[in-house]
Amino acid sequence: MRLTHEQFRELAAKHGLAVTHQRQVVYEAVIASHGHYSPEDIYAAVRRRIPSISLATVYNNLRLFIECGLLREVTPHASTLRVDGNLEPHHHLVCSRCKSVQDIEGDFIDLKRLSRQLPVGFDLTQPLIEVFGLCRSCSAKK
Amino acid sequence: MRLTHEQFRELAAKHGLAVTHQRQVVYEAVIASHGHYSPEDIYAAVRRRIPSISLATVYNNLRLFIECGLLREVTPHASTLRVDGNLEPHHHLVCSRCKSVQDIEGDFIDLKRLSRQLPVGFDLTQPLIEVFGLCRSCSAKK
DNA sequence: CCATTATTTTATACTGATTATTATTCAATA
DNA sequence: TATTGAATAATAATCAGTATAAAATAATGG
Ligand SMILES: [Mn+2]
Ligand SMILES: [Mn+2]
Ligand SMILES: [Zn+2]
Ligand SMILES: [Zn+2]
Repeated sequence: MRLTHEQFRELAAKHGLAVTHQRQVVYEAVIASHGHYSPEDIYAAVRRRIPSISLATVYNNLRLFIECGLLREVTPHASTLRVDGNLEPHHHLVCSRCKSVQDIEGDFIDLKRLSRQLPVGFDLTQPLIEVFGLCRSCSAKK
Repeated sequence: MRLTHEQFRELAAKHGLAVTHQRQVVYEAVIASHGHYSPEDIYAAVRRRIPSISLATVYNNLRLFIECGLLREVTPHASTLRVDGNLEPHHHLVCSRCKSVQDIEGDFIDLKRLSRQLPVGFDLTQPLIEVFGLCRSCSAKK
């Protein structure tokens, strides 16, 4: 499942990125991981192939890849804690760009289908959903 | 919409919390905010009524209220960035306790109903959903 | 109401994740 | 191959949040 240098070269060209050895190895480490890992995890994996690489380079390139759409960010939230005093069951709409949160109501989840897809043991007693998209002002800007 | 001292006293008793002035004011600030605010935001609001309050007290009490179920946490994610190399459209199951992330597939979203509930201008071009619950090992422990 | 004890608050130090800075090295390209 | 702009590495700085310990306050029993 490892990309050849040629394949990465094409991807980079498509997005206007310079091809560096570090970039290639960082990208391949994420693709090979098949999971949802942190920059530190990726750093540890990449260091096995490039012991001299800097953690900052891993961060820089992960951010770059996310911006270009080569990778997906799994935690597209505000980076700080947010609290909600509204205990009525309700879901949230989160803006992927500005991280704002709005309430959303309504039964738009097919619980039957969802349950069918759940791995065994996963407890969904009170399902809480977040839907990501772009809020009004962010989609207007873009 | 402000709680009386008597009402907060009851809530605290129900959860075995000592009643302090700081606690009452922090709680009321969240309830009065009608939004999804950060500890710093709450701190700023509370300082208007208790100028000498410490930021640590705000953090302590917000955490306490979340644990007791008096407040809901809006950002129940791992506190560090996570990346995903899988660009196929798919959703995520997130464990509210250990923050692990699993992929989940399947059409369990009623897009018609969801669209009906969306505020105007919200761009849901490629809907990404996160479903929160307890993973197998965390629900077993509990 | 007062004294005792447990809890809470404050002030401050500390940690971990991430970003900024800058000198050096490297990739693109002519 | 030489030039030049971009990327990297090393390191300092920042920011959110947590830990610690002394001082203040709340709960409890007389
Ligand atoms: Mn809400
Ligand atoms: Mn995934
Ligand atoms: Zn937005
Ligand atoms: Zn878990």
